[in-house]
Amino acid sequence: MPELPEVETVKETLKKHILHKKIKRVDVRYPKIIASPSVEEFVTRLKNQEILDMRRRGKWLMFVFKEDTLLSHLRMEGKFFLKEHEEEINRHEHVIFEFMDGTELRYQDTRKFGRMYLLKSDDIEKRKPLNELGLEPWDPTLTVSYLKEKYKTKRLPIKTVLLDQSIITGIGNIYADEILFLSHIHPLKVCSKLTKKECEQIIDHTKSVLNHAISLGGTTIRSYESSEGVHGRFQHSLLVHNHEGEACPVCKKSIIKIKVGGRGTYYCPKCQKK
DNA sequence: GTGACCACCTGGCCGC
DNA sequence: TGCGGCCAGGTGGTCA
Repeated sequence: MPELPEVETVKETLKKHILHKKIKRVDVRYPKIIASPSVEEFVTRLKNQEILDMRRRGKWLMFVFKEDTLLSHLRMEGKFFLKEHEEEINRHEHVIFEFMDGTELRYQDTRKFGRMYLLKSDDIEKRKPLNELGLEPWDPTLTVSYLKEKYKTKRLPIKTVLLDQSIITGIGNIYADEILFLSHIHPLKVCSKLTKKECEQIIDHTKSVLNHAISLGGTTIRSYESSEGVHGRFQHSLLVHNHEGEACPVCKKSIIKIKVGGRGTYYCPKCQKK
């Protein structure tokens, strides 16, 4: 499931291969992927446009053109593959960007959860959906006082709030578990009761976990892989996520799995006390 | 404003 | 072997 490190990996991989390619034609085979504008307008506006840059904001992948920017959210299982025009289209490839040079960028999404927006590039940060995002983990304004302010009215478990993209953007279920483990915070701890020290730990470990994951190309769990079919290696560095019943790497107590806000959550009952 | 719940989707897994 | 049911989870919408 692509989170910030996986999207960053996809962005960097695509950047090497599709920058300055010009779109000849776009084929939308599953219309619901296109959230805005209409499919007809989406296809028309992208024709003859050149990809000038690739960016990322939170979990959103951004294809920058001269006047427009294409936002793509991979959600659970979205992937991009660069293929030749002659290659057979499989049933999970829902949006196909055909380039002038005969290659194609294909958006594959088994579960069809991914969404794309085509927006005017000017003031894009002020437009939906980017205007609803919180701070990037490396934003200098992500401070203890920022978190304390955001958390002070939240009575939800910290695990749930870490997944709230309007506070810190880019954290998903896997990394939330890892961040809380390293911060020695119980996933069910009520957010408004976090101390300054705990907020500081969350900020520090958010950065370190995501940096480490990016350096290893993200995490490959279940069906996620980046473009080119590249598998991330961070799953070998996961300390608690997906390790139910195994020994905690610190105290050797058995890792427990619970549900928090409907999400599978892994933690060590000894290292992470409420 | 806040929080709980559900729908969107399909493939993998498990039990019968 | 085949079938049904459950689970995985990011996000947006609805409702209390």
